[in-house]
This record gives sequence, C-alpha cells and structure tokens, in this order.
Amino acid sequence: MAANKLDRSLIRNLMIFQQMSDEDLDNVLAMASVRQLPEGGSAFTQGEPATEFFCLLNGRLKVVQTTPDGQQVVVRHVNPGDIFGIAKAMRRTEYPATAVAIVESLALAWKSTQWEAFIARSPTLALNALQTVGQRLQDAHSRIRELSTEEVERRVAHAVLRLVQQAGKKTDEGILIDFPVTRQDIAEMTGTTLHTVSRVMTAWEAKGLVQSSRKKVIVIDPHRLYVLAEHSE
Amino acid sequence: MAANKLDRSLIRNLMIFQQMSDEDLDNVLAMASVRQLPEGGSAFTQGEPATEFFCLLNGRLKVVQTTPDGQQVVVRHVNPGDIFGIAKAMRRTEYPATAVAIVESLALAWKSTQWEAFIARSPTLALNALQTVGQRLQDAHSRIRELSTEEVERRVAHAVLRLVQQAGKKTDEGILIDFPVTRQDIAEMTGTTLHTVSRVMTAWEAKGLVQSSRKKVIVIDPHRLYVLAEHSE
DNA sequence: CGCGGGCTTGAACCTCGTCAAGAAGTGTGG
DNA sequence: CCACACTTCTTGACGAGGTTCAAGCCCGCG
Repeated sequence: MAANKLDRSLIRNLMIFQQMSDEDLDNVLAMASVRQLPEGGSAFTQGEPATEFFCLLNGRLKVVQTTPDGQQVVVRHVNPGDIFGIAKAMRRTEYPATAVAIVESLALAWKSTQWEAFIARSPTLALNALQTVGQRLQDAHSRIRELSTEEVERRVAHAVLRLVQQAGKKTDEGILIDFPVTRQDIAEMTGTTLHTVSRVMTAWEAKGLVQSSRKKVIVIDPHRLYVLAEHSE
Repeated sequence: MAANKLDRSLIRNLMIFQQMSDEDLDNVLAMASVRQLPEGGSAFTQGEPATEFFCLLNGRLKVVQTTPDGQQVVVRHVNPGDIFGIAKAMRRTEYPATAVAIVESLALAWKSTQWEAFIARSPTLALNALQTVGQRLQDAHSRIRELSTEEVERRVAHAVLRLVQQAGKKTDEGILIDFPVTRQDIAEMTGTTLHTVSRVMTAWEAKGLVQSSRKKVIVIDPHRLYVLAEHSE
C-alpha cells in the first residue's frame, strides 16, 4: 500500500525519529508502507527472514517466542509509537520471535535494506535506536532478575504493574488494562501457569487489590500492589 | 594512566572497532586510559554515575545485579575484546549493575562524554554498537525463555555450555572453563541455589559428563551435555 | 440455546529450596 | 611446617510452593 498521503505528524513525536528534519521525515515516510493487522494476525514470524521493520501507529502487539516443544513466552509488548522487528538492524538475518496483534492494529513497514540508508541520512537515528535497544536490554535484565529471585506472586504483580504502565487507562472503578489479557497471557509473561495466575488473582480480588473478569483486568489499588511487588513481605 | 604507547593492534580486530581507519583508531586510543583490576576488584558499581565505558583487553569479568535484599544475579560475563559499561551510550545516567573481575584483568577506559565524539568521527561505530547490544538482547531473551520454561538441570546445562563457548580451553581431560567458577556462580547464572547445582553436577560427574572440583569445571562430553540441555527428555 | 474459550478450584504429586552438619581444600600466621 | 580459620563443596532430611491432572462453571457469541 502506498503511503504518499501520510503526514509527518504521525511520526514527528516518536522517540526514534527525534531530531530529524522535516525533509528527512518526509523521505522516511515516502519509503514506508502501511500494514493493517487483524486481531491475531502477525507482522512477522519467528524464524522467517527479516525483510522488514516496523513502527506501530495504533493497536497493540505481543512479541512471542515459541520453544521447540510448543511452550510460549511473551518477550515484550509493542505499544503505539514503538519500533519493532529491527532484527536486521542488529545484523540478524531472521526474526527471533513472532509479533502477534492483540487487537486490530496499524503499523508502518519499511524494507530492512533501507535501514542503512536511514542511518546515512540521519546519524542520530542510530543513537536513538541504540537507546531504544538499550532500554529493552535493561528491561530484559530486570525480568531475568525477577525470574531468578522472586516468587510467582511478586512476578505476577510486576507483570500487571508493567501492563498498567504501558496500557493503563483510568476508569471510575480503577485502572483498566486497555486491551484483552488472559490468565494464559500473564502466565507467559511470568513463567508460570494460568492456574497459578488464576489463584493469585482471585486472592488479590478478595483483598480488593484488583478486579478482573474474562480477558479483563482492573487494578483497584496500584499502591498496595506495588508494595507487594517490591517489599518481599 | 596515560596510554600513548598503546598499539592499534590491540583493538584493530575488535568487533566494535571494525571498519575504522588507522587514524581514527589512533585517536580513539589516545583518549583511552588503562585500568588494571585485581581479582575481586570492580570496574564500576551498580547505582553509581556512569562516567566511563570500557573495553576488556584480557582477564575476565562478571556483571552482577544485586537485589535490595542482597541476592545476586549474574547478568553476563565479559570476555577479552568485549566492550562494557556502555550505560551512558544508552542514555542511562547510572550503571545498572556491578562489573567484578573474576581474575586479574586489564581494560581500556574512556570518559562517557567521549562517546558522542567517537560516533561523530565514525558513524559505523554506532551500528556496531547496535549490533553488539542487539546480540545481548537476544541472549537475554534466551535466558528469559530458559528461566520461564526449563527445569533446573537443563538451565545449568545451558549455563555450562555457554561458559564452554566463552572460555572453553581444550585439555587432554576435556574442555576446561578457563577461569574460576564456583557452584554459587553457576547458581547465580541460573536462578537456583548452590546446593541444587552441586547435586546436579555430582550426578553428571557420576555419568561421566563433566569432572569438577573446587572452582574448576571440565566438560568431558559436550555433546551429551548438549543433548541434555536441548532435548527435554 | 448450545457450544467453546476462558476461568476457577480441588487434590495429588514433585521439584527444588531450606535447614543442618560436616568434609575437603586453601590460605595465613606463628 | 603445622595449626587454625575460612571458603567451597557435599549430602541428607524435610516441607513449601507450584505444576499437573481433573472436573466443572461461567460468560459471550453464533
């Protein structure tokens, strides 16, 4: 799909394109195509050649790694404004994971081969990308620390708080996670089973920390949840 | 310590400095200082301002995160040729972890403020850094997947194989990990306890997979260990 | 209204962490 | 060179936390 009617304002405020001139932005946009993803559709698939990279305009994705025996791990979530699928920029030839749309989503797509051209045009782009990837590395290390040292309840608390951070939406009942989340999803974020997540969350519900139903999570008392996540007791 | 007698060949072959001209290399070296680290000494400490970044010339470091309650997690190992402490390049103001010398080590150090100058001089440096950080991100995701889905024995197997990869040295008994490794270290790499690691490794020893003693690990049968790490059965 | 995907809950089981004690190396000072 | 202290490693017993297995419920949708 051609993209000649895209406006600069779409990407003007994105972290990654910070400090680029209007002209450069227009050039970048001219090379982009638009990709619409239905719920459940994937932008790219684990193991396939990394031919494109993306920037999410709206919607929400999860990036999933599947083990040989079929278990799934949610590596991270992609929020509007994030770039993703930049495997090729790290000189990997294949995507290491699959990006699945949680809700109907819209993304810009560029050919991987254009990455170098972008950099040449605007060197700060590389620095911005480095910062982005650096942040993700920090996040990954945090999760490693959590998985290594914390028990399930605290890990789930951290996961939910992270969701609040990324997609929290104030309502009069509390803070709603603004896209469908199943127990299974949370299990895949925390390295546990949907059963355990269910037990943990019903306990929280009894204590008035959260309120949840099918694919829906509302955090009633973020502060107490935070205390539970941090202070081990 | 001044470094005007450093030779280009020191860093000519390092991944990160690939494709730089001799002149640029000399410039980079001119700004470097040399840092010697005794065993147990640290190049930088978690939480302190990120004033420098480094490149390991020889020796071996581990990068450790400490939780508020004092538990430690080994984030990664630094091998000769690796750059480390590049927090500032990712626009973080503080080091997120501590780098401890496992054996006496020698590193080059630069002021963090010089990073931008380096990039300006040689833009490919940013791309190389991006690749390096990208690789680390992949590794981190692998560990997350392992911690989420695998049982202790397989995680320990993976950790040992990773050590072999990084510091394996052929001897007539088998492949020796070329620096001191305690059960505790392996526990901190795999999110378990030294007790469990000890049990696992004595079992392996009985099966003829490895041979180990105080701070020493020799892998006798890497292939069978690999099978154990991959094939869940 | 019935079907299916998601959620809950109990009970049995099992891995692994915790507690405890001691053995085997390593280093240090007299 | 020996004695003592310290660190590392081993091993057993026990129990808690979490997974697995199984059954059934609930809600939303066709």
